[in-house]
Amino acid sequence: MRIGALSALTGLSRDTLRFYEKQGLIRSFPSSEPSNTYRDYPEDTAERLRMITDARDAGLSIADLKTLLDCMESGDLGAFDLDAFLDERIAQLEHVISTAQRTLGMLNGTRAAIAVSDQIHIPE
Amino acid sequence: MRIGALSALTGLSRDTLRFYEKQGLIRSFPSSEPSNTYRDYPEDTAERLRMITDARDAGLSIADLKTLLDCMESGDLGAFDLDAFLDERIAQLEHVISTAQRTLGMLNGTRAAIAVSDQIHIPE
DNA sequence: CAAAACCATTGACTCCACTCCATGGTTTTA
DNA sequence: TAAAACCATGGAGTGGAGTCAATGGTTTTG
Repeated sequence: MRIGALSALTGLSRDTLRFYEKQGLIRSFPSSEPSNTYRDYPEDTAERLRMITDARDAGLSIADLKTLLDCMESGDLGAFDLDAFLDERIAQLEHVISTAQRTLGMLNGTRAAIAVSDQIHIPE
Repeated sequence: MRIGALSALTGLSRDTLRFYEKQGLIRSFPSSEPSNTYRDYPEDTAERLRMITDARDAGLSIADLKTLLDCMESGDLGAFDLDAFLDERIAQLEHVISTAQRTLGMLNGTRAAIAVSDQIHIPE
């Protein structure tokens, strides 16, 4: 699959895809025809990008994501404490979830307050 | 309360506090003694900063946060659609929560896989 | 009272994650 | 087959959110 198709499929810009590839989050083959230098992405790249987008949206950095993806592919990588790393990232994500939930509660409270003040200002 | 105390209380650096003040997220009085130019923060600033930190950690931008805090204080502000704004921020936070949960699932799966491969490599 | 600790301001700097641009080659399409 | 659409590379630029450093006042402390 060429970069334009992948871009259309994922909603990520070509530039972002090339950027992610340079960062090592995704990979491509050189084009099968040697007449051009177009990238050729494996079919499962879109799926991989869905994981990447989720993780990015959840607040994981590209560097951490690369570490994780590398580990997921090759079992482990070097003598580095993957278990501890996973624990940290998991804690980070749980922290995000709880702060998001608290903030959500705050916003719902604000909306309720606005509704009440509307009630007062626009009685019927 | 002076900036150092507030910093100790919240874990945010003095620089960050001054930065947040410049961005309009928090406010201070000029010092009661006119001999110095120290900021004097109201007592409830720490509480306010806890909300701010939660919201920032959850992914809200400073600009959005300012809009929200301004609205929460003054009912509404101008002829701008606060309700729609709230809906968008709420959707954003819900999105963060769901992507974080999916990513969390992925990481737990990874940890399980590692555990299994350890089981194989280090049988007893 | 002197040193240490605290505070202010201004402006430069860093880091991250893109995003844009210029230039030039290849494919597709009307 | 020419224009339009697609692709590549390299490097510069952007925006958000801090962070740091220099300089110079004020307070606290031993």
